[in-house]
Amino acid sequence: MTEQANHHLLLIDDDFNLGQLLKEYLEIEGFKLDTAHNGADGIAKAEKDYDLILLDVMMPDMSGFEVLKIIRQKKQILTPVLMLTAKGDEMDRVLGLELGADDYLPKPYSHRELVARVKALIRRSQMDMSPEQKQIHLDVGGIELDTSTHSAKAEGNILELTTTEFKVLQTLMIEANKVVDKNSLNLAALGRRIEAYDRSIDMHVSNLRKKIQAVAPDLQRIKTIRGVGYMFTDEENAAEEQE
Amino acid sequence: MTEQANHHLLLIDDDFNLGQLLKEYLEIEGFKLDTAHNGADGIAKAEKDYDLILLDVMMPDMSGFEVLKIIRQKKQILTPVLMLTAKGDEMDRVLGLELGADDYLPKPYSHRELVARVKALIRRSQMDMSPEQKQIHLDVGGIELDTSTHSAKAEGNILELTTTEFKVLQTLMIEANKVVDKNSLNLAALGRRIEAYDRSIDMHVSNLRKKIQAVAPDLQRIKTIRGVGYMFTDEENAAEEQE
DNA sequence: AGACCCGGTAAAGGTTGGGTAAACCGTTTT
DNA sequence: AAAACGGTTTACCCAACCTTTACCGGGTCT
Repeated sequence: MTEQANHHLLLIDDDFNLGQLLKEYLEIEGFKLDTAHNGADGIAKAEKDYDLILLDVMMPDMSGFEVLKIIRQKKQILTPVLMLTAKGDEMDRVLGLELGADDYLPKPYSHRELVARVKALIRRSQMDMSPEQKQIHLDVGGIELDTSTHSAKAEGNILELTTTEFKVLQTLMIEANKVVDKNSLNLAALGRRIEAYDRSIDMHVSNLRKKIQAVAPDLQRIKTIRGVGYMFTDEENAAEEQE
Repeated sequence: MTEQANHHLLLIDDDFNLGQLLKEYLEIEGFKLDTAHNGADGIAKAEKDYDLILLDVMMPDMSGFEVLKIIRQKKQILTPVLMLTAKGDEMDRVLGLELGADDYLPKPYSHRELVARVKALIRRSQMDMSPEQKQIHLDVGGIELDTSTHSAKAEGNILELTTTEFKVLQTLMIEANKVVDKNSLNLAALGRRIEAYDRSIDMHVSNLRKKIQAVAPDLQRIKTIRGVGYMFTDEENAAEEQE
């Protein structure tokens, strides 16, 4: 399934039918969509923390531009806004962009295009969100990991990891010696919440362990905390500490 | 911790509204922002010692390029300049870089993105690591590249590269042994963000590899990091190094 | 002990990112 | 105007990768 990690969108549009339609399409894609059918309501709802706002330019009570302006003034500076407008009106576009819209979609648009843009914007905003998270170098208990080179080593031997495995390892190492519950790990590594019967993360951990062990047979750093999650452990793996 | 140590920015842009908006959210981020609403004023104010200058390409009295040129002539060669350009204008980008802009941001940009880039530039300039451009001669792992002659060689053999291919190679080589994510590469080489279903950069990489290999069959320096981007690798490509 | 739950993992299945040829298109050159 | 050139888009394909399924074993609860 094309899970969108439960991204939460807000649609501000007076057209009720269109709203229903979009809702359906976007929910098929795994987004959650709230709707506001007039500017005032939209502004109110925009206080909440959405991942993206879809804003129609033409509405009866107030124009999309006014709405946008107010939303931006209300400290919702960071939420991406995608403006929907009736005609390929260049003026609209320029105006919208200068007021801080992040993208602009002229009607008529295909659902496919809408979805593509929504995804693109969300991806972009999430990338921007982690500015400092870029350069990480971790070196714990014989395992090294470096985000800039996207490489990992166990006792000096290069680990050929997939991106997901890399993220799993990174997440666990950042929280070294602390338990990371399965849901958080899933979220961090796969970008979505864990679902019923979802064994995906277990598989990745399994594969990760396998790869580490193929290269450093004595290193057993990833410990299972039954019923909770996993933990990257520092201590020599002294099988079980009795105490 | 979001304190930006009172970095002082100058925005040169004729659009008053946009200026206000930018001012607001950059100040939220802890920057101080002065504004100039035309080229002449901008040049005058740029005499002062700002940490960074934001410069709009399109202004009524004179183009951003002229402004940039004059600022650079006036000994303000060290202040980083971030150019704000209209969407995906290739000419703008090339011209800007040749005149010594340090980065450029195509509209539409998210506020997040702007802030991220401003921070990145300031950080970079404080480390006094100039990012791109200037007279660069690179020689890494059997491949040579020289911006002043705009020529590149692989194991001594001249590579006939297009401008874009050259830029791609340059970008990757500057960041040798580090992953360059697709979006950054796109931005650096093509001057615009990557869009949904945008395969352009892949094609350039593909062509570049082809040209290198035509001349030096053993050199496989450009590595793909699936789901992330590309990396120029130093090490002998020796597929997998064992033990 | 029996029933249940959770996690390990092999194998199968499904999805997708990226390589690349070729068509397309706007510019520049001849 | 034709040809050349370079960038972009389209389309197809495959291997890499992620997810699901299924089975198993050990731990835990009653």
